[in-house]
Amino acid sequence: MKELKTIIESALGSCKKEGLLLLDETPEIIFETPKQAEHGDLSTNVAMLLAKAEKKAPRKVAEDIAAKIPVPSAVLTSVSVAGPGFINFKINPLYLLNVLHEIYKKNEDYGSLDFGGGKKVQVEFVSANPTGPLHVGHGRGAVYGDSLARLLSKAGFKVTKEYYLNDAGVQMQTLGKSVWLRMKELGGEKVEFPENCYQGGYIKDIAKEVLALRPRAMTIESEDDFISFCGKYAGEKIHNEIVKDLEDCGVTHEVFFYESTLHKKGKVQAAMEFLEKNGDAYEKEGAVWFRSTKYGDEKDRVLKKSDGTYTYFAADIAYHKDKFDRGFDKVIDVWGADHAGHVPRMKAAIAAIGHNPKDFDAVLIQLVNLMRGGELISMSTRSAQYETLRSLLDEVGKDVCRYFFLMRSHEAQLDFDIELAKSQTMENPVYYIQYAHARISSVFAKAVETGIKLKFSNKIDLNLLNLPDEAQLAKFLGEYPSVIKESAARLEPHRISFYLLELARKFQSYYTKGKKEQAYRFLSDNKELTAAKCYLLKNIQIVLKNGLTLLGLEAPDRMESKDEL
RNA sequence: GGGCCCAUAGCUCAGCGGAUAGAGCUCCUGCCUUCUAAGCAGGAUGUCGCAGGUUCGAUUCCUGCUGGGCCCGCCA
Repeated sequence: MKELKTIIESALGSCKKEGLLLLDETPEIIFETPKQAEHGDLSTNVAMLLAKAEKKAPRKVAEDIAAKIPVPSAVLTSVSVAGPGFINFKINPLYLLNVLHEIYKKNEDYGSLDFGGGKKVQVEFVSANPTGPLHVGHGRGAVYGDSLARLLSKAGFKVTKEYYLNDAGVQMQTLGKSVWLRMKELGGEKVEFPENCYQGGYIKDIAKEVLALRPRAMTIESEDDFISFCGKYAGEKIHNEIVKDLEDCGVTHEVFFYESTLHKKGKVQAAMEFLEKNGDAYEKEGAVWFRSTKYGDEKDRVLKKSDGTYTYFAADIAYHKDKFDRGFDKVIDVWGADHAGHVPRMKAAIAAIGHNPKDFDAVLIQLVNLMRGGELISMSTRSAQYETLRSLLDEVGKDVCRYFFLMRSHEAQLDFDIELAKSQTMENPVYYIQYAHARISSVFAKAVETGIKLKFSNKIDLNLLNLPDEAQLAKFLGEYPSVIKESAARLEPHRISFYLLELARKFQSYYTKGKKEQAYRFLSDNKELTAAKCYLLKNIQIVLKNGLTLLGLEAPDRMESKDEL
C-alpha cells in the first residue's frame, strides 16, 4: 500500500501548509484491515497518534486529514472518519485486483522479500545426540526449524541449516557399553544392566547386528577398544536412522557438525584461552570457570571439570565461536523448552567471545503432549507406543505431522491428538487447505475436459472480476508478503498456517456461491469472463502452493478419496 | 526459593496497543441435476485468570498475585 501511504503523506502536507496541523513530528503511518468489513478495506490511526501533540480532538484531526484526500481516485473509492478517530478507506476494486498480475508474474517467487538483506543466518536445530531414535518433541523442533529456515530464506536471508552432533564425551561411551552389555546377554551371560545405560529395545537390535558382524571380536579385542567400537557403530547407525526419519518428515540439513572436530582441531582449548586472556575464565577448586555473571548470568559456570575434561558447555562455546567465525551475521538455535535455563549462560558466552548477544537467538520449543482420543499418552515409559517420531509418521503421515507441529505457536505447549490428526475434518485443517488447492486444479481439469483453453496472461481484463468476493480475495492475496515479513521477523512460521487456512476458507466460500448463482460460476460460455475467473483461481493456487511449500507440505492436484484412506 | 513459558467461548486455539474480541470442534436450522458436500450459509455461547499501573485507548505493555507446565549438576 505504498500509494496509499503517499496519499496520506500528501494530505498531511496540505494540512500543515494550511495551518490545520502543526506536524512537528511526522508520525508513522500504519494501515490495518478493520475487523468489521463495514469499516472499509483499510484504516489508519494516524489522527489518534497526532491528537495529543496537536492538542485537538482525534476526530477533528481525522476529519481535517480526510478532507484533504481526493476521492474517488485510481486507488480509493471513498474515505470516512469513524469511531474514536480512525480514517477508513474503501479501495478501488480494480486497484486491488492489480496484484494478480504481480502474483502471476512472480509465481513461486511471490512473497519473496529482501527483508533479510542477504544476511547470513544459521539455523541450528534437532541436534539430537545419536543415542536413540527421535521422539515427537524432536519432531516439533525439527519441523519448526526447517520451516523457519524456509521462511527466513523467503524473507531474504541467506540461510544455512545445521545439525550439531555430540559424538564426543561420555555419551558415546555409554552407548557402546549398552550395546556391549546386551551382546554379553545374547551370549548367555547374566548381566546387571545399569540404569544410566540406554534401555531401549533398539540397543538389543544393534547388539545382534554387531554380533553377526563380528562374532568373535568380543573375545579377541580389549574391552575398552570393543566398547568404543560398539559406540561408534551404534552412533553411526542411529544417526543414519535419525537422518532417515528427518527426511521422511521433509527435514534436511546442509551441515552436520561433529563436536569431535572441535576437540581435534583444538578449538575448545582455543576458546578457553580466548576467555582466559580476557579474564573471563578463572580457576577455582580445581576446575576452570567461566565468569558468566559478568554478562548477566546468575552464577558462574564450569568449563573444565576437576577431572581435566571439558564440560558440554565449554564445547558449546567453542562451537558458537566457530559459527560466528564462519561469518554468520545471525545465529539461531532451536532448543527444547527444557534447555531454557541455558539461554542466559549462552548469551553471556556470546558476549564474552566478542559478539552482540542480539545476533544470537535461542528459540525454545515447548513440549508436545501426545494424545489419543483425549487420553494423554505417557512419554516417559518405554512402553509408550507412540513415543518415537517414526511411529507417529507411520501413523499420520508427513503432511499431517508437519501441519500439527506448525499450527500452534512454538512457545505454547502442543496437544497432539493422534485421533484428531487422522480425522479428515476441520479439526485437521491440513486437508482443508490442500483441498482448496486440489479443487482449483479440478476446475482447470474440468475446463480442459469441456474444451476450454486456459491461457493465463497479464492481458486478462481484470475489470470482469466485478464481484465483491473477487476484489476481497485479491486484497487478501496482496497481504501475503506482509505475512511472510511478520512471520520471519518474529520467527513464527505458524502465522503462515493461519493465513493459508483463512485463504482456503475465503476460496471455499467463493467457490460454493457458484452452486447457487450463475455469476459465481467459474466456467461459462463467456470466454473472457471464464479466462478472468480462472486467472484469479490460478493466483489463489499460486499463493496456496507457495505457503504450503514454506510449511513443507504437498500441494496436491487431487485429493485421495476418503474411503481409500 | 529462583528463572522461563502458558492462562481468551463447553473443548482446542488465533489475535498481542485501537472501533461491537475471532476461528474450528460441539449444539441447532438450511443447502448436492450443474466447476470434488473432505464443502457452504445462518444461529447459540465470553467478568479475554485476579488486582493495580502506564495510555486519549489495554485481551494486547509494566508490576504483584493465583493456577498449570518446564528448568535450576564439575550431565549431556
